Amino acid sequence: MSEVAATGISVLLVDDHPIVRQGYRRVLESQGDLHVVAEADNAADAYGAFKAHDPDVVVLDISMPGASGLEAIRNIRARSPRARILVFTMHNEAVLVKAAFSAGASGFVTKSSEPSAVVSAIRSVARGERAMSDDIAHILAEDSLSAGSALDQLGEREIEILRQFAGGATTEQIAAHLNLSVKTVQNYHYLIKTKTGARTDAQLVRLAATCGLTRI
Amino acid sequence: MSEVAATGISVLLVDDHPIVRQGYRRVLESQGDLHVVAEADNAADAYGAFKAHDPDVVVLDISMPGASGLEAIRNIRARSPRARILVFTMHNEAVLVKAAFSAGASGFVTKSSEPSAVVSAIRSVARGERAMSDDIAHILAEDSLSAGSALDQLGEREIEILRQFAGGATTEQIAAHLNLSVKTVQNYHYLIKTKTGARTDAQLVRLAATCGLTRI
DNA sequence: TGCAGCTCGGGCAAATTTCCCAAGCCGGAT
DNA sequence: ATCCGGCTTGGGAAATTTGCCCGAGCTGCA
Repeated sequence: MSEVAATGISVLLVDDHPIVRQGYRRVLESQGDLHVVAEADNAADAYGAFKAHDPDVVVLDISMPGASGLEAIRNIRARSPRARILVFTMHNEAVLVKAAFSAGASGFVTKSSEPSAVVSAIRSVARGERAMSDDIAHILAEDSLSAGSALDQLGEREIEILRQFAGGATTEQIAAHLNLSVKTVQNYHYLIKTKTGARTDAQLVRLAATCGLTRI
Repeated sequence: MSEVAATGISVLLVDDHPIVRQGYRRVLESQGDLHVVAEADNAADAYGAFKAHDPDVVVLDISMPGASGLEAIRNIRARSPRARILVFTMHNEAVLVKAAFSAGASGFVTKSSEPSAVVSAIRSVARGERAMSDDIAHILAEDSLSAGSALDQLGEREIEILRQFAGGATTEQIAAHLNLSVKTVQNYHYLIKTKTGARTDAQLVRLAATCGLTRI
């Protein structure tokens, strides 16, 4: 990794849209010091490409079909802890950002960012620094005023209720199934939302899905 | 339009992600005959850019904040019926494709397509032909055979609201994006639930995901 | 011309969400 | 032993949303 300064930064691009990859490749390579050494269009291939090319930075869109991008991050980091992964996606929900970082990402940049911001984020990540775009920093800052992390902050009961809820069960069904009062389930529902930072039931479902709690 | 062969094809790029536009621009311009004469990052600016530059083809991503891309299509076509619009998006649901064509699009290409397919679609559209990528043709074909999914009962507005809702947007955000009152969005929310038979927001999100309306 | 369907929103009772609070339980720290 | 903190379980009350009904404007179509 110390040869970065001499040889430039090698990049693995992971995105499920060919033209998008193609475009990124051109934007990055026009920088001179960035070289796209491989591409992958799904989470499963990402690790294989990583192993084969040992890139300095993985630029990865977490909204892909198939295995979640979060799993791809965990996958790569589990076997190559020194991997640098920059998440690059259109999503900007605090829960997702936190989940990505706790899965082992080094940076998080939205597609709304200027190209220059993306490029400098790649360089930062290659240097081993943490990087995120301004909008993400804003969202995290606001979110963190009340603290609360992602799924691992949830207790046993909360996880169970979230799973059933995200699976499509009504409050009454959950209460009946777990032998709780409706009120208690409602309270858990609220608690889970505040703990995860989800502002909407839909965000909750998405969180559960991206964390592998439910399959859709 | 007959000077296309002599001067190449001028293109207006409409997409809300700067790097994505940047990338497309490079991919298209590397073709030699395609020239990106303007860009826009929202539906509102799209018509202004169209009027100012009179491009041969508008390449447009319909999943943008602000006015829906479908409205942008109608907007442009209403005032310039000879405009050629190629929808270029990650979405691939039959309902959306049909809506786009009936709004006046000349072509529909998914981001999963190979760059060469996108480029040739642009050339086809510039010649006044209809164009769509293979996956879209497949989906339309299957759709016309099958009884139709739960989403077929929904109108355009309902689809748009469902997409944003399932994507994690709050009622207020949707109302602001689409310039509707909160009450209207709430009514649509309710209507969508009754039409699709979903008893829970979570079920709605799952439905949207399984129908390909949203990616998780 | 008239019907049908989409879009947009008001109204209002019923339900849910949002917070705040309390109590019992349990594990760990002092 | 005792206390602290976190989990689980629920009550209460205000704020908001939902569920459902309604009407009006518009468009396309017969």
